[in-house]
Amino acid sequence: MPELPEVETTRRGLVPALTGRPVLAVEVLHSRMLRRQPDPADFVTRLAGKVVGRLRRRGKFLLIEVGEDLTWVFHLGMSGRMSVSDRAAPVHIHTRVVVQTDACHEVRMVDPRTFGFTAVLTPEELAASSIARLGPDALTALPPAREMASKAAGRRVATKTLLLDQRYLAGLGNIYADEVLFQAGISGDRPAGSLTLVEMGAIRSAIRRVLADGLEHGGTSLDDLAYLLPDGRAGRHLEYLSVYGRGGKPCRRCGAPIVKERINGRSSHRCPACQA
DNA sequence: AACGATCCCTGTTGGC
DNA sequence: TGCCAACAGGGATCGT
Repeated sequence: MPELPEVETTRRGLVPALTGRPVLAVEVLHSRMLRRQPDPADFVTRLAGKVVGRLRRRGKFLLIEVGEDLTWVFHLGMSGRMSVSDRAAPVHIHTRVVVQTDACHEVRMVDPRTFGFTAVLTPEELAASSIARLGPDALTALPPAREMASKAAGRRVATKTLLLDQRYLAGLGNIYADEVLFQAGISGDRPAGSLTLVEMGAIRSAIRRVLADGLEHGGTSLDDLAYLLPDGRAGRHLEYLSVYGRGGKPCRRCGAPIVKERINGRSSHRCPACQA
């Protein structure tokens, strides 16, 4: 699942293939990818001939500057990934968008389950989109614990649900939220408003550590269907996960069986002994 | 306003 | 062994 470490790894892998290059051609193989484009007909015409500027990221959104003031948005959803491929290389069956910026290479968006999307937005469209309502980036703009706690005050929603709320904090998904809560020693079903400042500090520290570790390993690749780096390699973080996907297995810290449960419809994993 | 439920998708998994 | 229901989940939207 592409979460912040996977999207940041993807961003870094795309920089050499895209930055400063002209958009020679764009091909949309699945129109569902354009469902967040206010007028889908704008997508290709806005990109044609434009030069790609900086590649930015906010939470799980990849934001690419194109032309004078347009923003090319990518979200990888649940099963999306980007690849930098030789144009002669076989095209994966689930390729949805192809971008040619070079005589012999192209950038491909592959997304079997099509939860991902892309769009080219004007400043006004960007300001009106959910991207403008994202919370601070969990990697580059993590607020002080006091601020995180004040925004959680009075909230009865589960702590995990709040961590997954991209308006509260942008970047955590189901895997890293479970890992953060384990590292912090807190059960995800605790009402967010019940956390003490010390506990919120532990969550904040855990976010920094978990995201840094995930990024260092190039993200988490779960299986063949999931995320891969733009060069086709798998992320190496899977074997470092403490709880996610480890239901019934012994806790790496204390040996107690990891519990798998549901929190607001999301599969969740925790150690009943290490987390309170 | 806050919160939970539902929907969109399709490859994989697990039970019978 | 083969079939099929259940499952996975980010974000938008809707109902309470």
